[in-house]
Amino acid sequence: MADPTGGPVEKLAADRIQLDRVSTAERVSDVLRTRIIVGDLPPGTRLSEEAIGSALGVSRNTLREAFRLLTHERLLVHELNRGVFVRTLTKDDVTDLYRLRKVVECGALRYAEVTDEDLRRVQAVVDEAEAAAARSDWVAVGTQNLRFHQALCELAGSPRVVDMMRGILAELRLVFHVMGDPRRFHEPYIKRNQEILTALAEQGRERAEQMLAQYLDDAEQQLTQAYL
Amino acid sequence: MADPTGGPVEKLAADRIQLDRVSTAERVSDVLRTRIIVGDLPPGTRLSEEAIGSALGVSRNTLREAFRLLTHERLLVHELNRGVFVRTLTKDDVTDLYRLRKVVECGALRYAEVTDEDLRRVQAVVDEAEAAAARSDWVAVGTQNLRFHQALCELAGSPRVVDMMRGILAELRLVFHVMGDPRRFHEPYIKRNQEILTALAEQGRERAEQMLAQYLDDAEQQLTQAYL
DNA sequence: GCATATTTGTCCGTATGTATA
DNA sequence: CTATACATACGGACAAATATG
Repeated sequence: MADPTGGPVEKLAADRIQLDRVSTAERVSDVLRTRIIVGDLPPGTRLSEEAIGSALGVSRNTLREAFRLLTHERLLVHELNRGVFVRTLTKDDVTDLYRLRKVVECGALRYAEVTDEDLRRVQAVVDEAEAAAARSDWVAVGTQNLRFHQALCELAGSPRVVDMMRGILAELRLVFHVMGDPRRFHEPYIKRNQEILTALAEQGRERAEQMLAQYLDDAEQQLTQAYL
Repeated sequence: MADPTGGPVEKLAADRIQLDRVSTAERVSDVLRTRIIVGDLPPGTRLSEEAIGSALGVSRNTLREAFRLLTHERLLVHELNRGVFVRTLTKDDVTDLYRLRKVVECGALRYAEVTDEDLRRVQAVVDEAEAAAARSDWVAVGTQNLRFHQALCELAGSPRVVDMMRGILAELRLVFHVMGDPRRFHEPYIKRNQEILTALAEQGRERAEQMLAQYLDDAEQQLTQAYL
Protein backbone atom coordinates (compact mmCIF):
# COMPACT_ATOMS: atom_id res chain seq x y z
CA MET A 1 0.00 0.00 0.00
CA ALA A 2 1.35 3.40 -0.96
CA ASP A 3 1.34 6.27 1.43
CA PRO A 4 -1.46 8.56 0.15
CA THR A 5 -0.42 11.43 2.38
CA GLY A 6 3.12 11.51 1.04
CA GLY A 7 3.94 11.52 4.70
CA PRO A 8 7.03 10.92 6.77
CA VAL A 9 8.65 7.88 5.24
CA GLU A 10 11.73 8.22 7.38
CA LYS A 11 9.50 8.11 10.42
CA LEU A 12 8.09 4.77 9.35
CA ALA A 13 11.55 3.32 8.92
CA ALA A 14 12.49 4.61 12.34
CA ASP A 15 9.40 3.00 13.85
CA ARG A 16 10.28 -0.33 12.35
CA ILE A 17 13.70 -0.10 13.89
CA GLN A 18 12.11 0.32 17.27
CA LEU A 19 9.57 -2.44 16.70
CA ASP A 20 12.21 -5.07 15.95
CA ARG A 21 14.57 -3.68 18.53
CA VAL A 22 17.47 -4.34 16.20
CA SER A 23 19.67 -1.79 14.56
CA THR A 24 19.62 -1.03 10.87
CA ALA A 25 23.11 -2.46 10.55
CA GLU A 26 21.93 -5.78 11.95
CA ARG A 27 19.01 -5.94 9.55
CA VAL A 28 21.32 -5.16 6.66
CA SER A 29 23.74 -7.85 7.79
CA ASP A 30 20.85 -10.31 7.98
CA VAL A 31 19.96 -9.59 4.37
CA LEU A 32 23.53 -9.96 3.20
CA ARG A 33 24.13 -13.08 5.29
CA THR A 34 21.16 -14.79 3.70
CA ARG A 35 22.23 -13.85 0.19
CA ILE A 36 25.72 -15.15 0.85
CA ILE A 37 24.52 -18.39 2.41
CA VAL A 38 22.12 -19.23 -0.40
CA GLY A 39 24.87 -18.62 -2.91
CA ASP A 40 23.43 -15.45 -4.38
CA LEU A 41 26.70 -13.67 -3.61
CA PRO A 42 29.34 -16.29 -4.38
CA PRO A 43 32.82 -16.33 -2.81
CA GLY A 44 35.14 -13.72 -4.23
CA THR A 45 32.41 -11.18 -4.94
CA ARG A 46 33.40 -7.69 -4.01
CA LEU A 47 30.78 -5.80 -2.05
CA SER A 48 30.90 -2.18 -3.12
CA GLU A 49 29.86 0.21 -0.42
CA GLU A 50 28.29 2.57 -2.89
CA ALA A 51 26.37 -0.03 -4.89
CA ILE A 52 24.96 -1.99 -1.96
CA GLY A 53 24.34 1.09 0.12
CA SER A 54 22.16 2.66 -2.53
CA ALA A 55 20.51 -0.66 -3.38
CA LEU A 56 19.43 -1.22 0.22
CA GLY A 57 18.85 2.44 0.94
CA VAL A 58 21.26 2.80 3.82
CA SER A 59 24.20 5.07 4.35
CA ARG A 60 27.78 3.99 3.96
CA ASN A 61 28.40 4.29 7.68
CA THR A 62 25.55 1.94 8.47
CA LEU A 63 26.63 -0.44 5.76
CA ARG A 64 30.16 -0.51 7.10
CA GLU A 65 28.82 -1.56 10.47
CA ALA A 66 27.00 -4.41 8.78
CA PHE A 67 30.20 -5.37 6.99
CA ARG A 68 32.03 -5.42 10.31
CA LEU A 69 29.53 -7.86 11.73
CA LEU A 70 29.82 -10.23 8.80
CA THR A 71 33.59 -9.94 8.72
CA HIS A 72 33.69 -11.09 12.30
CA GLU A 73 31.55 -14.06 11.32
CA ARG A 74 34.20 -14.78 8.69
CA LEU A 75 31.71 -14.58 5.87
CA LEU A 76 33.46 -11.51 4.49
CA VAL A 77 37.10 -10.61 4.32
CA HIS A 78 38.25 -7.06 4.68
CA GLU A 79 41.30 -5.86 2.80
CA LEU A 80 42.51 -2.50 3.95
CA ASN A 81 41.72 0.23 1.45
CA ARG A 82 40.41 -2.33 -1.00
CA GLY A 83 37.02 -3.17 0.44
CA VAL A 84 35.20 -6.28 1.53
CA PHE A 85 34.78 -9.52 -0.38
CA VAL A 86 32.73 -12.64 0.11
CA ARG A 87 35.16 -15.06 1.64
CA THR A 88 36.79 -17.70 -0.50
CA LEU A 89 37.83 -20.64 1.61
CA THR A 90 41.06 -22.42 0.88
CA LYS A 91 41.88 -26.06 1.30
CA ASP A 92 43.65 -25.12 4.53
CA ASP A 93 40.46 -23.48 5.75
CA VAL A 94 38.56 -26.70 5.14
CA THR A 95 41.15 -28.68 7.05
CA ASP A 96 41.03 -26.19 9.89
CA LEU A 97 37.25 -26.14 9.97
CA TYR A 98 37.11 -29.90 10.29
CA ARG A 99 39.72 -29.96 13.03
CA LEU A 100 37.58 -27.45 14.86
CA ARG A 101 34.43 -29.41 14.22
CA LYS A 102 36.02 -32.55 15.59
CA VAL A 103 37.13 -30.77 18.73
CA VAL A 104 33.82 -29.05 19.33
CA GLU A 105 31.29 -31.64 18.18
CA CYS A 106 33.04 -34.64 19.65
CA GLY A 107 33.79 -32.67 22.79
CA ALA A 108 30.16 -31.65 23.08
CA LEU A 109 29.07 -35.25 22.75
CA ARG A 110 31.65 -36.42 25.28
CA TYR A 111 30.63 -33.98 27.99
CA ALA A 112 26.90 -33.91 27.28
CA GLU A 113 24.22 -35.13 29.59
CA VAL A 114 21.70 -36.59 27.21
CA THR A 115 18.02 -36.89 28.10
CA ASP A 116 15.29 -38.70 26.17
CA GLU A 117 13.82 -35.33 25.34
CA ASP A 118 17.14 -34.37 23.72
CA LEU A 119 17.18 -37.54 21.67
CA ARG A 120 13.68 -36.88 20.38
CA ARG A 121 14.68 -33.40 19.29
CA VAL A 122 17.67 -34.67 17.36
CA GLN A 123 15.57 -37.45 15.83
CA ALA A 124 13.13 -34.82 14.55
CA VAL A 125 15.94 -33.17 12.62
CA VAL A 126 16.98 -36.46 11.02
CA ASP A 127 13.37 -37.12 10.08
CA GLU A 128 13.13 -33.75 8.37
CA ALA A 129 16.24 -34.52 6.35
CA GLU A 130 14.66 -37.77 5.22
CA ALA A 131 11.45 -35.98 4.32
CA ALA A 132 13.41 -33.47 2.25
CA ALA A 133 15.22 -36.31 0.49
CA ALA A 134 11.87 -37.94 -0.27
CA ARG A 135 10.84 -34.86 -2.21
CA SER A 136 14.30 -34.55 -3.79
CA ASP A 137 14.99 -31.20 -2.16
CA TRP A 138 18.74 -31.66 -1.82
CA VAL A 139 19.42 -28.13 -0.69
CA ALA A 140 17.03 -28.69 2.22
CA VAL A 141 18.78 -31.98 2.93
CA GLY A 142 22.04 -30.09 3.25
CA THR A 143 20.42 -27.61 5.59
CA GLN A 144 18.97 -30.35 7.79
CA ASN A 145 22.27 -32.17 7.88
CA LEU A 146 23.92 -29.07 9.24
CA ARG A 147 21.09 -28.68 11.73
CA PHE A 148 21.75 -32.21 12.91
CA HIS A 149 25.24 -31.24 13.95
CA GLN A 150 23.94 -28.10 15.56
CA ALA A 151 21.49 -30.24 17.51
CA LEU A 152 24.35 -32.45 18.67
CA CYS A 153 26.14 -29.39 20.00
CA GLU A 154 23.04 -28.32 21.87
CA LEU A 155 23.47 -31.46 23.96
CA ALA A 156 26.36 -29.75 25.70
CA GLY A 157 23.85 -27.34 27.21
CA SER A 158 26.03 -24.33 26.50
CA PRO A 159 24.71 -21.33 24.55
CA ARG A 160 28.25 -20.37 23.60
CA VAL A 161 28.94 -23.78 22.10
CA VAL A 162 25.79 -23.49 20.00
CA ASP A 163 26.69 -19.97 18.98
CA MET A 164 30.11 -20.98 17.85
CA MET A 165 28.75 -23.88 15.91
CA ARG A 166 26.36 -21.58 14.10
CA GLY A 167 29.34 -19.62 12.85
CA ILE A 168 31.23 -22.72 11.78
CA LEU A 169 28.28 -24.04 9.84
CA ALA A 170 27.71 -20.72 8.08
CA GLU A 171 31.30 -20.85 6.93
CA LEU A 172 30.85 -24.41 5.78
CA ARG A 173 28.07 -23.38 3.47
CA LEU A 174 30.63 -21.29 1.62
CA VAL A 175 32.52 -24.52 1.03
CA PHE A 176 29.48 -26.44 -0.07
CA HIS A 177 28.98 -23.99 -2.91
CA VAL A 178 32.10 -25.24 -4.60
CA MET A 179 30.63 -28.74 -4.62
CA GLY A 180 28.52 -29.55 -7.61
CA ASP A 181 25.84 -32.23 -7.41
CA PRO A 182 24.33 -31.54 -3.98
CA ARG A 183 22.50 -34.85 -4.02
CA ARG A 184 25.64 -36.91 -4.34
CA PHE A 185 27.25 -34.90 -1.55
CA HIS A 186 24.43 -34.64 0.96
CA GLU A 187 22.34 -37.79 0.53
CA PRO A 188 24.73 -40.36 2.03
CA TYR A 189 25.03 -38.46 5.26
CA ILE A 190 21.36 -38.79 6.14
CA LYS A 191 21.87 -42.45 6.90
CA ARG A 192 25.07 -41.83 8.83
CA ASN A 193 23.40 -39.19 10.94
CA GLN A 194 20.70 -41.69 11.84
CA GLU A 195 23.34 -44.27 12.70
CA ILE A 196 25.15 -41.86 14.99
CA LEU A 197 21.91 -40.99 16.73
CA THR A 198 20.98 -44.65 17.16
CA ALA A 199 24.41 -45.43 18.56
CA LEU A 200 24.07 -42.54 20.97
CA ALA A 201 20.75 -43.88 22.23
CA GLU A 202 21.72 -47.55 22.38
CA GLN A 203 25.49 -47.77 22.79
CA GLY A 204 26.29 -44.57 24.63
CA ARG A 205 28.26 -41.45 23.95
CA GLU A 206 31.65 -43.09 23.53
CA ARG A 207 30.63 -45.11 20.48
CA ALA A 208 28.67 -42.20 19.00
CA GLU A 209 31.71 -39.98 19.36
CA GLN A 210 33.86 -42.46 17.48
CA MET A 211 31.39 -42.63 14.64
CA LEU A 212 31.10 -38.86 14.53
CA ALA A 213 34.87 -38.51 14.32
CA GLN A 214 34.95 -40.92 11.42
CA TYR A 215 32.09 -39.08 9.74
CA LEU A 216 33.97 -35.80 9.98
CA ASP A 217 37.17 -37.31 8.62
CA ASP A 218 35.30 -38.69 5.63
CA ALA A 219 33.53 -35.43 4.91
CA GLU A 220 36.79 -33.54 5.12
CA GLN A 221 38.40 -35.95 2.67
CA GLN A 222 35.56 -35.55 0.24
CA LEU A 223 35.72 -31.76 0.38
CA THR A 224 39.47 -31.35 0.19
CA GLN A 225 39.58 -33.68 -2.81
CA ALA A 226 37.05 -31.47 -4.55
CA TYR A 227 39.45 -28.57 -4.08
CA LEU A 228 42.25 -30.46 -5.81
CA MET B 1 61.98 15.38 19.15
CA ALA B 2 59.62 18.21 18.20
CA ASP B 3 58.83 19.07 14.63
CA PRO B 4 60.60 22.40 14.05
CA THR B 5 58.76 23.03 10.80
CA GLY B 6 55.34 22.80 12.41
CA GLY B 7 54.72 20.33 9.64
CA PRO B 8 51.97 17.89 8.72
CA VAL B 9 51.05 16.13 11.94
CA GLU B 10 48.05 14.43 10.34
CA LYS B 11 50.38 13.00 7.75
CA LEU B 12 52.35 11.31 10.48
CA ALA B 13 49.23 9.70 11.87
CA ALA B 14 48.29 8.52 8.40
CA ASP B 15 51.75 7.05 7.92
CA ARG B 16 51.42 5.11 11.14
CA ILE B 17 48.20 3.63 9.88
CA GLN B 18 50.02 2.31 6.86
CA LEU B 19 52.98 1.12 8.85
CA ASP B 20 51.00 -1.22 11.06
CA ARG B 21 48.43 -1.96 8.39
CA VAL B 22 45.51 -1.78 10.76
CA SER B 23 42.57 0.58 10.76
CA THR B 24 42.05 3.28 13.35
CA ALA B 25 39.05 1.41 14.71
CA GLU B 26 41.19 -1.65 15.37
CA ARG B 27 43.82 0.37 17.16
CA VAL B 28 41.13 2.03 19.26
CA SER B 29 39.64 -1.36 20.10
CA ASP B 30 43.09 -2.59 21.10
CA VAL B 31 43.45 0.28 23.55
CA LEU B 32 40.02 -0.31 25.03
CA ARG B 33 40.46 -4.08 25.17
CA THR B 34 43.65 -3.71 27.18
CA ARG B 35 42.07 -1.27 29.59
CA ILE B 36 39.15 -3.61 30.10
CA ILE B 37 41.31 -6.69 30.57
CA VAL B 38 43.62 -5.10 33.13
CA GLY B 39 40.59 -3.92 35.08
CA ASP B 40 40.98 -0.24 34.35
CA LEU B 41 37.43 -0.20 33.01
CA PRO B 42 35.57 -2.52 35.37
CA PRO B 43 32.39 -4.40 34.41
CA GLY B 44 29.33 -2.17 34.30
CA THR B 45 31.18 0.95 33.20
CA ARG B 46 29.36 2.92 30.55
CA LEU B 47 31.53 3.98 27.64
CA SER B 48 30.43 7.40 26.49
CA GLU B 49 30.90 8.03 22.80
CA GLU B 50 31.63 11.68 23.35
CA ALA B 51 34.03 11.27 26.25
CA ILE B 52 36.09 8.44 24.81
CA GLY B 53 36.03 9.80 21.29
CA SER B 54 37.51 13.10 22.34
CA ALA B 55 39.90 11.43 24.78
CA LEU B 56 41.35 9.23 22.05
CA GLY B 57 40.99 11.82 19.33
CA VAL B 58 38.78 9.84 17.00
CA SER B 59 35.40 10.57 15.51
CA ARG B 60 32.20 9.01 16.78
CA ASN B 61 31.82 6.90 13.66
CA THR B 62 35.26 5.39 14.08
CA LEU B 63 34.71 4.83 17.76
CA ARG B 64 31.44 3.05 17.11
CA GLU B 65 33.25 0.66 14.80
CA ALA B 66 35.66 -0.10 17.62
CA PHE B 67 32.68 -0.70 19.92
CA ARG B 68 31.26 -3.15 17.41
CA LEU B 69 34.46 -5.14 17.41
CA LEU B 70 34.56 -5.39 21.18
CA THR B 71 30.85 -6.14 21.43
CA HIS B 72 31.39 -9.09 19.14
CA GLU B 73 34.16 -10.27 21.45
CA ARG B 74 31.59 -10.10 24.24
CA LEU B 75 33.69 -7.63 26.21
CA LEU B 76 31.04 -4.92 25.76
CA VAL B 77 27.28 -5.05 25.69
CA HIS B 78 25.23 -2.73 23.57
CA GLU B 79 21.88 -1.45 24.81
CA LEU B 80 19.82 0.29 22.17
CA ASN B 81 19.68 4.05 22.65
CA ARG B 82 21.56 3.70 25.90
CA GLY B 83 25.09 3.02 24.77
CA VAL B 84 27.74 0.40 25.41
CA PHE B 85 28.85 -0.96 28.77
CA VAL B 86 31.69 -3.15 29.94
CA ARG B 87 30.16 -6.57 30.27
CA THR B 88 29.16 -7.90 33.66
CA LEU B 89 29.20 -11.67 33.68
CA THR B 90 26.58 -13.58 35.56
CA LYS B 91 26.91 -16.87 37.37
CA ASP B 92 25.29 -18.49 34.35
CA ASP B 93 27.97 -16.98 32.14
CA VAL B 94 30.64 -18.57 34.29
CA THR B 95 28.93 -21.94 34.10
CA ASP B 96 28.61 -21.60 30.35
CA LEU B 97 32.21 -20.51 29.90
CA TYR B 98 33.46 -23.53 31.79
CA ARG B 99 31.26 -25.91 29.81
CA LEU B 100 32.74 -24.41 26.68
CA ARG B 101 36.26 -24.64 28.05
CA LYS B 102 35.78 -28.29 28.88
CA VAL B 103 34.50 -29.06 25.39
CA VAL B 104 37.22 -27.12 23.61
CA GLU B 105 40.26 -27.70 25.79
CA CYS B 106 39.62 -31.36 26.47
CA GLY B 107 38.61 -31.86 22.85
CA ALA B 108 41.80 -30.18 21.70
CA LEU B 109 43.86 -32.45 23.92
CA ARG B 110 41.97 -35.53 22.76
CA TYR B 111 42.51 -34.92 19.08
CA ALA B 112 45.96 -33.37 19.26
CA GLU B 113 49.10 -34.86 17.83
CA VAL B 114 51.69 -33.86 20.36
CA THR B 115 55.35 -33.54 19.46
CA ASP B 116 58.31 -33.03 21.81
CA GLU B 117 58.65 -29.54 20.45
CA ASP B 118 55.06 -28.85 21.52
CA LEU B 119 55.74 -30.14 25.00
CA ARG B 120 58.76 -27.88 25.38
CA ARG B 121 56.70 -24.86 24.36
CA VAL B 122 54.03 -25.61 26.95
CA GLN B 123 56.69 -26.27 29.59
CA ALA B 124 58.14 -22.82 28.93
CA VAL B 125 54.79 -21.25 29.81
CA VAL B 126 54.60 -23.19 33.08
CA ASP B 127 58.14 -22.12 33.90
CA GLU B 128 57.23 -18.49 33.35
CA ALA B 129 54.30 -18.83 35.72
CA GLU B 130 56.63 -20.23 38.36
CA ALA B 131 59.08 -17.40 37.79
CA ALA B 132 56.28 -14.88 38.24
CA ALA B 133 55.23 -16.60 41.46
CA ALA B 134 58.81 -16.46 42.71
CA ARG B 135 58.71 -12.66 42.44
CA SER B 136 55.17 -12.55 43.89
CA ASP B 137 53.68 -11.08 40.70
CA TRP B 138 50.28 -12.73 41.02
CA VAL B 139 48.72 -10.87 38.15
CA ALA B 140 51.45 -12.23 35.88
CA VAL B 141 50.81 -15.68 37.33
CA GLY B 142 47.17 -15.36 36.28
CA THR B 143 48.22 -14.30 32.81
CA GLN B 144 50.60 -17.23 32.44
CA ASN B 145 48.01 -19.65 33.71
CA LEU B 146 45.68 -18.51 30.97
CA ARG B 147 48.50 -18.78 28.45
CA PHE B 148 49.00 -22.36 29.55
CA HIS B 149 45.51 -23.22 28.48
CA GLN B 150 45.98 -21.34 25.23
CA ALA B 151 49.12 -23.39 24.65
CA LEU B 152 47.15 -26.58 25.22
CA CYS B 153 44.68 -25.50 22.55
CA GLU B 154 47.51 -24.86 20.12
CA LEU B 155 48.20 -28.60 20.26
CA ALA B 156 45.11 -29.11 18.14
CA GLY B 157 46.92 -27.42 15.27
CA SER B 158 43.91 -25.32 14.34
CA PRO B 159 44.13 -21.51 14.09
CA ARG B 160 40.41 -21.26 14.67
CA VAL B 161 40.59 -23.21 17.91
CA VAL B 162 43.32 -20.89 19.16
CA ASP B 163 41.38 -17.84 18.06
CA MET B 164 38.28 -18.95 19.86
CA MET B 165 40.23 -19.70 23.00
CA ARG B 166 41.69 -16.20 22.96
CA GLY B 167 38.16 -14.82 23.14
CA ILE B 168 37.12 -17.17 25.92
CA LEU B 169 40.11 -16.24 28.03
CA ALA B 170 39.51 -12.51 27.52
CA GLU B 171 36.00 -13.01 28.85
CA LEU B 172 37.33 -14.96 31.77
CA ARG B 173 39.45 -12.04 32.85
CA LEU B 174 36.23 -10.12 33.39
CA VAL B 175 35.31 -12.81 35.90
CA PHE B 176 38.69 -12.80 37.59
CA HIS B 177 38.18 -9.14 38.45
CA VAL B 178 35.40 -10.05 40.84
CA MET B 179 37.81 -12.30 42.71
CA GLY B 180 39.79 -10.64 45.46
CA ASP B 181 43.14 -12.04 46.55
CA PRO B 182 44.69 -13.03 43.20
CA ARG B 183 47.41 -15.02 44.97
CA ARG B 184 44.98 -17.36 46.66
CA PHE B 185 43.14 -17.85 43.40
CA HIS B 186 46.00 -18.25 40.96
CA GLU B 187 48.86 -19.83 42.91
CA PRO B 188 47.46 -23.36 43.37
CA TYR B 189 46.95 -23.80 39.65
CA ILE B 190 50.63 -23.49 38.80
CA LYS B 191 51.28 -26.90 40.31
CA ARG B 192 48.23 -28.43 38.68
CA ASN B 193 49.26 -27.11 35.29
CA GLN B 194 52.66 -28.76 35.72
CA GLU B 195 50.97 -32.00 36.73
CA ILE B 196 48.77 -31.98 33.65
CA LEU B 197 51.77 -31.36 31.44
CA THR B 198 53.75 -34.14 33.08
CA ALA B 199 50.84 -36.53 32.70
CA LEU B 200 50.57 -35.59 29.05
CA ALA B 201 54.24 -36.38 28.49
CA GLU B 202 54.39 -39.57 30.53
CA GLN B 203 50.92 -41.06 30.66
CA GLY B 204 49.38 -39.90 27.43
CA ARG B 205 46.53 -37.67 26.37
CA GLU B 206 43.75 -39.66 27.99
CA ARG B 207 45.02 -39.19 31.52
CA ALA B 208 45.91 -35.54 30.89
CA GLU B 209 42.40 -34.92 29.61
CA GLN B 210 40.89 -36.39 32.78
CA MET B 211 43.02 -34.17 34.97
CA LEU B 212 42.20 -31.12 32.88
CA ALA B 213 38.48 -31.82 33.19
CA GLN B 214 38.83 -32.08 36.95
CA TYR B 215 40.85 -28.87 37.01
CA LEU B 216 38.13 -27.02 35.11
CA ASP B 217 35.39 -28.33 37.37
CA ASP B 218 37.28 -27.17 40.43
CA ALA B 219 37.97 -23.73 39.02
CA GLU B 220 34.32 -23.33 38.05
CA GLN B 221 33.25 -24.28 41.57
CA GLN B 222 35.60 -21.78 43.08
CA LEU B 223 34.37 -18.97 40.83
CA THR B 224 30.65 -19.63 41.10
CA GLN B 225 30.96 -19.77 44.87
CA ALA B 226 32.57 -16.35 44.82
CA TYR B 227 29.44 -15.09 43.03
CA LEU B 228 27.39 -16.35 45.99
C1' DG C 1 3.74 13.53 35.45
C1' DC C 2 6.22 17.04 32.74
C1' DA C 3 9.75 19.79 30.56
C1' DT C 4 14.55 19.93 29.68
C1' DA C 5 19.20 18.43 28.76
C1' DT C 6 22.02 14.82 27.32
C1' DT C 7 23.14 10.95 24.52
C1' DT C 8 22.56 7.84 20.97
C1' DG C 9 21.04 6.43 16.00
C1' DT C 10 21.41 7.55 11.45
C1' DC C 11 22.92 9.90 7.51
C1' DC C 12 25.51 13.15 4.63
C1' DG C 13 29.46 15.78 2.57
C1' DT C 14 34.21 16.09 2.14
C1' DA C 15 39.25 15.76 2.43
C1' DT C 16 42.86 12.50 2.20
C1' DG C 17 45.16 8.42 1.06
C1' DT C 18 45.49 3.97 -1.53
C1' DA C 19 45.10 0.56 -5.23
C1' DT C 20 44.80 -0.39 -9.96
C1' DA C 21 44.19 0.36 -14.99
C1' DC D 1 53.47 8.42 -14.35
C1' DT D 2 48.91 9.75 -14.52
C1' DA D 3 44.16 9.25 -13.91
C1' DT D 4 40.29 7.06 -11.96
C1' DA D 5 37.79 4.74 -8.59
C1' DC D 6 37.40 3.60 -4.08
C1' DA D 7 38.14 3.19 1.00
C1' DT D 8 39.23 5.76 5.30
C1' DA D 9 38.21 9.00 8.60
C1' DC D 10 36.32 13.20 10.12
C1' DG D 11 32.86 16.69 11.39
C1' DG D 12 28.35 18.19 11.28
C1' DA D 13 23.43 17.67 11.24
C1' DC D 14 18.91 16.19 12.89
C1' DA D 15 15.57 12.82 14.81
C1' DA D 16 14.57 9.83 18.52
C1' DA D 17 15.22 7.93 22.97
C1' DT D 18 16.76 8.31 27.54
C1' DA D 19 18.07 10.57 31.79
C1' DT D 20 17.50 14.43 34.92
C1' DG D 21 15.43 17.94 37.54
